[in-house]
This record gives sequence, C-alpha cells and structure tokens, in this order.
Amino acid sequence: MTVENLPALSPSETEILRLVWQLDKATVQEVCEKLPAERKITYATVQTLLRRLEKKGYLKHTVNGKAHVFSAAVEREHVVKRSVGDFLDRLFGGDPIPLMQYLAEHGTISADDIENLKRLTSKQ
Amino acid sequence: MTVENLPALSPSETEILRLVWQLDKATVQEVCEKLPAERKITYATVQTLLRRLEKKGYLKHTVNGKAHVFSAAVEREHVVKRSVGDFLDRLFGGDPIPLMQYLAEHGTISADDIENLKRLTSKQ
DNA sequence: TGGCATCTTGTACAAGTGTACGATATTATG
DNA sequence: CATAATATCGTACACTTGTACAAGATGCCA
Repeated sequence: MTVENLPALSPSETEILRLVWQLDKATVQEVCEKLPAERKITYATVQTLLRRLEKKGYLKHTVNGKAHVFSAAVEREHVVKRSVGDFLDRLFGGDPIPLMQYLAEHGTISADDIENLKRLTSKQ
Repeated sequence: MTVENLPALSPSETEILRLVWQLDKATVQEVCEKLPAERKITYATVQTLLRRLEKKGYLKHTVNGKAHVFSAAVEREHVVKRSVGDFLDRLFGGDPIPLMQYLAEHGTISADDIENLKRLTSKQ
C-alpha cells in the first residue's frame, strides 16, 4: 500500500503516528506515556486516534495478551515525503527554499549542521 | 493582533492565505485566477474561505466598488513561524534537523543554496 | 474461580472543514 | 432606467476531527 491512496492525516493523528514510529511497536499505554506531559489527552482519546490510524491504513496491530500492539503499515519515509510535500505546497507554493531559509534563520541550527547538509547534497 | 491567539488555520485556508500574501491585495476573483488550474474549486468556495479567514482574524478587507479587497491582517512571518513550528512538532517532535535533512536530500536544493544558507546562519 | 485491573469496542457529540447553491445587492451599460 | 453581469451573504450539508464515556471482554492473582 502506497501512502498516496491513503486518506490524509489530521494533525493529532500525525502526532500519534510519530510516537508509534519512535517506539517501533506500541500499545495504547506506551503511546500515552510517550506523550509530552503538557499534552493532556486521555487514554481513550489516544485509543481512538490509533484506531482511526489503523482504519485509514497507516497502522496495523497484533494482539499480545489482551493488549493491541500497533506498528506502522507504511514506510515512514513515504509519509514524511507526502506530509512535507503537502505542507510545502500549502504554505510556500511548493518551493522548499523559503522553508530552508526560515529554518536556517530561526531554527536552532548551527553552521556545522549546515556544513553537514552541504556534504550530504554534494555527495551525489 | 498576534497570531498566537487566532484560531488554527486549516489546510485549505492556508493555501488561500498564501495566495493573498502573494498578491498583496486580492479580490475573490483574483485569488481564483491565481489558483493552480488542477485545483478545481468554485468561486463560492474561495469566497467562503476568504470570509472564514477574515472571521478568524487573518484577513481584513476594504470595499472597492462592489468587490471586497482582502489583505493580510497579521504578519506573514508570524503565521509562518507558527505553522512551521506546529508542523515540526507533529511530524518531527520539534526537531528541525530531520526536516532540513529531508529537504536537502529530496528537495531540489543545490549545494549553492546551502552555501547561501550557511552564510545566512553564520552571519549572526 | 471470583473479582480487580486493564483492554477494546461501540458510540457520542460539538466544532471545524470542504464545498457550494440560491437569493439578494450593486455596478456598469445600452 | 432596465437589465445583464457580477458581488456578497446566508445558509446548508456531509464528512472529519478532537475528545471522551460506558459497557463488555480478557487476563492475572489471591
């Protein structure tokens, strides 16, 4: 399943999906624990979001005891690609340069980081 | 009015807002014309989105003849800052480096561009 | 085996979103 | 001034999203 055909991710769903990626496999509880403390959201809500992510095709689950263990059903790279692409289109008309510039100016990005990036791009 | 207090932008609203920025001032028609051809959306829909953007506080309008002329009510910089910040949080847990990397690897970004960015950051 | 703790499932519901029709107002034009 | 063209405004409506409760299922421990 390519990401292209899947329904779009809502902001909250994206957040949850990221945590599942980070944990590789995760139960509802584990995702809850990984949430930043200031993000007050109940177990039940996380559960619903995981369910929706599965229904949309982004996650699958296996059963372990009574708990569901969720994991990615599509490659993270693909999701990132589409998400960044969409974001870029909407906010910058598709041009990545202004975003790079913004990050370079306002992000906590050092000259070293950029040096590394430069190496990355020139290496192919 | 700082952007902080304003209701969040939906994807479609963001797209329309970007066009208004691009045009500086724009009527419904002008925004429609600026839309990419493959984006099939009616005049009425654009109108609604512009109205909602105004209601949310992102746009204001003056009247010229029978047409409304919309323009930004908040600084683009601020909106970009918040949008990028939110996006970064959701998809990358707030860390800009992976996004930079992604753009460097997959975007159409030349080594020259990066060189410029480097100059940008090291200059402060 | 009985119950506590923990899970999932079903369901809910208000608000937001994407999309747009129909009615009404306004302006330019013949 | 009548009318066509063009605007806006009110409204609609199905779908999504964010958030969550309540009820039923399941596994664990005494």
